[in-house]
Formats: sequence, C-alpha cells, structure tokens
Amino acid sequence: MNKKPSDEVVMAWVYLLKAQNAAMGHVEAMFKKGGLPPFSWYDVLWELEKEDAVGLRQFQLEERLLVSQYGLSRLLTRIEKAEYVERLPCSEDGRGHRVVITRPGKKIRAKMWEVYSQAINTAVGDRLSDKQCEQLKRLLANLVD
Amino acid sequence: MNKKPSDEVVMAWVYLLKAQNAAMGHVEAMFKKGGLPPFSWYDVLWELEKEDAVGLRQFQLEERLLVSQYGLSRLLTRIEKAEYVERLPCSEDGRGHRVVITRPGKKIRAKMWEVYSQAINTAVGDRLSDKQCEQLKRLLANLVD
DNA sequence: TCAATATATATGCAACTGCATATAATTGGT
DNA sequence: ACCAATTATATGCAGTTGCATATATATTGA
Repeated sequence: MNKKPSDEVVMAWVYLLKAQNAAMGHVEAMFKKGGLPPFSWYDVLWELEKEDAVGLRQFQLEERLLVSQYGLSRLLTRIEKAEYVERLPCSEDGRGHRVVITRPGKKIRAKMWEVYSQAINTAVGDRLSDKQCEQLKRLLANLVD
Repeated sequence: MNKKPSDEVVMAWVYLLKAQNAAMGHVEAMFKKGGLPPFSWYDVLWELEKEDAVGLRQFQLEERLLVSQYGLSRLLTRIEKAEYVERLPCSEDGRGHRVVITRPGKKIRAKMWEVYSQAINTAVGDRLSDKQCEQLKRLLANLVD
C-alpha cells in the first residue's frame, strides 16, 4: 500500500511548478523582447565558451545540460546554422566531433547574458534576499538526484 | 546601468531549473510507465471534477491552470477526443461552452492520481520533511506574481 | 582477427507549442 | 437599433520535442 503525500508535500510541488512557470515566463519574455535567440541556446554557448578553443564532445555537453541526446543533436544543428558553433571532426573518435563556439557565438552569448542576468533579477533577485536565495537553493538541491 | 545578479540569486535560479527538471522527470516517467495520458491532462480533469456537473468555461479553466489560451483549446480537443470531457453548448453565451468531465474522465483522473501522488512522493516527499516543504513553498510563493 | 556488443550521433514521424490571425458572439456608446 | 470595440474560442503554419530507430565507429572477448 502506498502512502499519500502530505498537504505540505503537494503544495511544495504545486509551487515548484508555479514558480518555475512564472520565472521562466519572465526570462523568455525578456529574451523575445530583446530579439535574441531562444533561451536554450544560452547554456550551450556558455558551456562551450568556458572550454574555449578545445570545445566539448556532444556527450559531454549532454552531461552538463538539461537536454536529451536527440534534443541536443538538433539544438546544435540549429545553433550551427546560425554560425555560433562549429562541429569539428574529432581525430581520436571518428563517431563524433568536437563542438566549439565561434567568435560571433561569444559575441551573442555576452549579449544574451546582459538580458538574461536582468531577467534573473526580475524573476528572482528582486523577490528574494541573498539569504533567502541561499536557503531556496539548499532546499531545491535535495530534489536533484 | 543595470545591476548584476548576485551569485546567490543565480544559483537559486539554476537550482530552480534543475529541481523542476528532475522532479518533472520523475513524474513523467511514472506516468508513462503507467500507460497514462500525458501529465497535463490531470490538472484539467481535476479542476473540472471539482465543479462536477456544472463544469467550467474555457476562460475560467485558463485562469486556474498554467496554460495558454490556444494551448488549452487544443488540449481540450485532445481530451475530448478521448471522451474524458465534453464541451456543452452554453445558453448564456453563444461564443463558448461549458466544459464538463465525463464519468470515464473521473475514472481516469482517479487512476492518474494514484500514480501522480506516488510520483510526488518520489520527487519531493521522500526528499524533504513537511517543515522543509512548507519553507520551500513559502520561498517559491515569492516568485509567483 | 572477427563477431558481438556498446557508444556517439542523427533522423523520420507524430505529437505538441507559440505566434499570428480568424471566426463568432457580446457589449457599449451614440 | 447600429456599428465599433471587446471577449471567447479556434486554427494554419512553422518550429520544437519525444520516441523509436538508424548509422557509423569503437571496444571487447574468444
């Protein structure tokens, strides 16, 4: 026999959905208003920029991001079409490639961060103190595997 | 000049995304494993079941749920095709209709809740105490308009 | 060495979403 | 009563996703 979740648990779940929805709404609205690429491009570009010229294999990116294998494959195809990343042949493994950010890619990432950081402030920073954010992070961390 | 978000704010944002992703992953996996309709159907059925025979106008449902107008319109079309809801003509407003849950709809909602409630336990209840859930809810409530 | 298995990535298809706009009915002002 | 503006809902289209599977290369064990 399975235990029913307490009201507290259910409400936490409900507010997790609501909060994520609201916060993501702010961020996406500001991205669109800024005429920027979709939100999902940011994380890819940022992970790649941190590796600079070396880049990352696709499966490494996959580990770092919240995206499926095929989702990433197609996401990269789109970002590549916009010339913000390149898929370079990979000498040590013929199946894959190294994905690297381009110079325009770095440029747009910086531009996106301008908007993104402000959006995070709108969605979170203006609503919670640093102390509360720290507390929130600690609680949420328990929900992540 | 715009203020940069503090590290605490950024980390709270990051963990909001991660936690939502992980928690939703658990729920969707369990729904799929149970051969149940998509997750999004649940809230619709539940809101309607609470109104029983009276039902709700589409715009009322829209206010209660986290879904766009056209998203809801098509969601209802799909749920209606499965015969879990009906769109009845509306005497007092010829533009719309009353949406009501059917008997099979109530049946499947109950079945979905069996799985859903367990999934919420897996995603949240097994990971946070009631006190922590309460705290989490309070913090997240600040992020919702 | 070679077949079996595992890994890295891509893709056809169907379902779902956003955006803009369409359609239809209601309301308000004159 | 009439027309403009507003409200309720639907839909064409293009873009995005999940699922299952395909393709290609690498690795392992006999």
